[in-house]
Amino acid sequence: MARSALTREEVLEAASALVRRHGPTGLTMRGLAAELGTAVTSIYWHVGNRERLLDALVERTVQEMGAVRPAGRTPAERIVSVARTLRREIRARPHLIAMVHERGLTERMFLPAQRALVDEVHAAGLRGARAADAVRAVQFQIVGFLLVERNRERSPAQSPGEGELWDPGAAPGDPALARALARPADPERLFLLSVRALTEALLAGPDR
Amino acid sequence: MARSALTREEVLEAASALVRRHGPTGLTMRGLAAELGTAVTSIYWHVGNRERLLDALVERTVQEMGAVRPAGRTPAERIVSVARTLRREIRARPHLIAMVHERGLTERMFLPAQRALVDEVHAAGLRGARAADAVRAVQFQIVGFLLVERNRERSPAQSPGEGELWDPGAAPGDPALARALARPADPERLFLLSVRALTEALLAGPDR
DNA sequence: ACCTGAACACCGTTCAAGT
DNA sequence: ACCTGAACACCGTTCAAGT
Repeated sequence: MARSALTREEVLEAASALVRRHGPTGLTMRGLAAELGTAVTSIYWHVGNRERLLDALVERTVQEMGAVRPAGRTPAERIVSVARTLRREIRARPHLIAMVHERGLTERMFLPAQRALVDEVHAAGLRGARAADAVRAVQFQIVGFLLVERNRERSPAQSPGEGELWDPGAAPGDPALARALARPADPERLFLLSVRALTEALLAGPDR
Repeated sequence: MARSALTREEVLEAASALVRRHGPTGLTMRGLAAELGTAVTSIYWHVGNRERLLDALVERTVQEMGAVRPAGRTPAERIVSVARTLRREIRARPHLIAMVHERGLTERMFLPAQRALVDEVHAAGLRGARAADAVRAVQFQIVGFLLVERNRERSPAQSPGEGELWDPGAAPGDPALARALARPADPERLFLLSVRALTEALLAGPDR
C-alpha cells in the first residue's frame, strides 16, 4: 500500500529503534530509508543530515531522563534512591546514553537530579557555598560512578585483570586484601559504601 | 629517494601522530598510506586491518600510563598526588585516552595506580577486606572524576546550563547556594574536597 | 617476505528534476 | 512542500599478481 506522507517524527522513531537495536554504527542513512520505504534523500529533507539526526535522538534521550523522584526517609536514603533510579534508566538505553556521553551532555542530563540533591542537602541542614560543594561532590560521585560502571561493563576480558594481578602473595602480609581484590568488584555494594562515606563526611563538615 | 622497507613500528608511529593531531576519525587507511608513501594495501600486511591498528595504539597508551610515583608526606597527600599525575598525563593525549575508554580499558590502565593505593591504605593502618574496599572506593572516585571531567571538557556550550538554571530565586531562602551553583565548578578544588572527604571517612571507618 | 593496483561493496551528501 | 534517482567523493577490505 502507498505510504502516507513521511514525518520528522516517523524518521526519529525509526532511527531511535535502529540505534537501540544495533547502536549508532548500525544506523545508516540508506538502511533507515529502506526501513521507512522511502528514498535516502527524503530523510535529508526532514532532518538535515546524519549528524543532526543523531543530535535529535540525543536531545530526546536527555528529555526522557529528566524525571527524578527521590524516595526514602532520610536525605542520605533519598540521595541513594536518585542514583539507583538513574542507573536503572540508563541501563535501559545504553547506546543512546553513550551518545549523550560522547556529546558531553551527561551533565545537562543530570541537572534535574542536581535540583533534587539541593533539596536533600538543604533537608540535612547545609546552606550556601558549603551546600553547593556538597551537591556537586555527590553529583560528580554519582555521574563518575555511572561512567566507571559503564566502562567496566563494556570491558572485554582483560589480561592481566585484577584477578590475576592479585594472586596470593601479591600483597605481602595481607592475604585477605589480595583475596578481596582478586574477586570482581560488587558495584552496588561499593556504590552504597562510597556514597554513604562521602555524604557522611560532607554533611558532618570540616569544622566538626 | 626510494624509501626503506616499511616496518610495523613505522606504521604505528605515523598512525599515532595522525590520531594525536586529528583524532581517530582523522586516521584513514588511505591517508595513512599517503603519509607513509606506500600503497594502502601494504599497511594491511603489517597491521591486519584498521581495527587492529587502533587496538595496537591503545595498547601502547596503556603501557605509557603505567608509571606511577606517589609523592607527599601522608597517605592522603600521596593519594592526591597519584590522581594529579594521572590527570596531567591523560590531558597530554586526549584522543588516545578516549580510545582507551571506548575499549573499556580504563580500569586496566589504572592497575598500577591501584597497587600504589594499596600501599597507601596499608600505610594508613587498614587491612584485609576493609582495605580493599577503601582502595576500590578511592579508585572509582579517581577514575570517575577523570571521566566526568573529560565529559565536561568536551561539552559544547550547553543550554540551559547551570548558570542559567541557578539564577537568583531558583533556590528560595538560599541565594548563596544559587550564586555558587551559577558559577562554573572548579574541578581541582572539588576534586581535593571530594577525595579528602571520602578518604577521611574511609580511613576513620564505620565502627569509629 | 613484502608490496602493488584493480575491483568490490559499502558510505554520506549534493543537486537538478520531478509532482 | 515534499520526494526522487543519478552522480560524486569518499570509505575499508579482498585478491590475484608482481618482485
